[in-house]
Amino acid sequence: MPEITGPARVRFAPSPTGHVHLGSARTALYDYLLAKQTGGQFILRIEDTDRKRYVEGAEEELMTSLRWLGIEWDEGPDIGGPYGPYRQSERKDIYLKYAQQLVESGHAYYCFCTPHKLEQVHQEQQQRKESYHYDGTCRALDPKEAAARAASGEPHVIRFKTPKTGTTIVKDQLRGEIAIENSQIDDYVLVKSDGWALYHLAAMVDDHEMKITHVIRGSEWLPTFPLHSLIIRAFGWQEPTWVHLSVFLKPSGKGKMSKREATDLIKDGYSIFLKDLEGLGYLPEAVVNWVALMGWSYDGSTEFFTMPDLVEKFSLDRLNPSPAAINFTKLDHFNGLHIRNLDTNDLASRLVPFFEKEGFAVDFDKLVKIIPILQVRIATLDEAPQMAGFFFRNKVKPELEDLIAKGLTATESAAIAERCLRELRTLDDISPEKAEPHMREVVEAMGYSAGQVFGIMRVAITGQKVSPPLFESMEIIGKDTVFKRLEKAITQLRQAL
RNA sequence: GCCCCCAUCGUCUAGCGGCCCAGGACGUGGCCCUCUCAAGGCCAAAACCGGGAUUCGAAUUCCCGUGGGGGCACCA
Repeated sequence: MPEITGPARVRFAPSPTGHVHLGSARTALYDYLLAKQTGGQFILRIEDTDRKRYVEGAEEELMTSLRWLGIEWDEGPDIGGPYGPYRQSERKDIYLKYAQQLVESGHAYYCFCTPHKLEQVHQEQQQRKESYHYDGTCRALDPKEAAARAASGEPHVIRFKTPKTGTTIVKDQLRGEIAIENSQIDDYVLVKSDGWALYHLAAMVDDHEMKITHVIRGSEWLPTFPLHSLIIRAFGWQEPTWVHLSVFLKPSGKGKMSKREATDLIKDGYSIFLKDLEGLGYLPEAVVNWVALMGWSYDGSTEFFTMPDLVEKFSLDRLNPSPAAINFTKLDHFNGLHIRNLDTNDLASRLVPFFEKEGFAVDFDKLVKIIPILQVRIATLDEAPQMAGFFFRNKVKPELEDLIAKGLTATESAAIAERCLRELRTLDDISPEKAEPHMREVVEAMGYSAGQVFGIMRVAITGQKVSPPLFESMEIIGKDTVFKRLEKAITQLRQAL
């Protein structure tokens, strides 16, 4: 990590316009990792200068989602900090002051063109198949005169005075130097006619005032990256280290996910929104691990990482600049890995809401006993109720056809069930240590296969064809219930004759 | 249309001139284990976008194509 010499101050600066998605989550994660690794600060800043786009509750959801992931900020709108306020809507005057400074130094100018006029210009440009840009009318105005008009209250915006000629060279940490002709950079609006600053100005000002050392953001900022650099240079400030992350593509790899596609995903049990993932049965540990590896690698072979691992091992120079398709089946894999990494009580606690959601009254002590045989069998938490719900049910309702073992008749199956019940009753207890060896002898004596006999017992006792191991399950369910369920199955089989 | 970025198995990636007839992981197929399902173990199929150039030697460097992505607002 050659570039990092001291504690990094890194900011995550979302606008509160919707749900937090995987792309933002990854950016926030990398921000956080870099800050923690260097002993610096992770700052949360809300970019809400556009009041029209503000979504009620988005800021709260954002914080909840970040905290769910295990990302805590050192400075932010809710906890404050030495460089606040951390909400751009509360910093309006600061931006105005800096914009003024730019006008005075000749790096920006007042523009009185009306939206209507601009619309016309743009249409003409479109007809001539030219690219969309400001025609420069007000750039030629006398600064004194313009200042007077602005002071008199004439509606205006403030535009950046981009150099007409020359080339701007900027440096991205992942891609190296990027050169662009200044003629390609428009005279962007810095301050709107309502007095609110735009991202281009606000973010640069905040990053400077908040002493940000590394800016990690999405590659959608690459086209305006030179402009940002130019603004910073106009102020004479020092530039941060720039890191532009690639975008996430939909699973097919063909383009970004549309709003519609994102919504439809949930039908398959997946989502790109953090707020959905918890309910879908994903562990924040798994999401962090998975998302960290989309665009970053450690050594090309190690893949299991916890948050502390990542804090220790993350590095900017192992970031990959190419776009990555989201692979949800790999999330399932990581989730399984992290579920198996949880200790018993922890997993049990996390499982409780999923059982309750399915209407089960959970006996926590019993759930703890189930964990060892359930843990390796679920990839997501929401699979637990259907795999292990029978432990908490009073009655199970096996399908008749499932009670009849493969290749056998109902009569034979009933006889087997009766024999099993009789044999189990001779035992002091039905612990796996006692019951399994005994039942295997019985199976042998009867001349059937273990699969046939245990299959009948499984269906009778759990009501399912697929379940955790039979004998371990029986012990947890308890002798009385096991016998009762076997009796019922026998009756069910007899009645079918 | 203009500008910018990217390009290794289906997907995520390792590779930063010879160690590569390309390694790991997910997924897929097979086998083993096995009371079902998992987990685990073993094996297999599967990729350097195309063309030039540099070099004794290129997946790795440079051009040109092509493909993909992103951006072109008084949004962020």
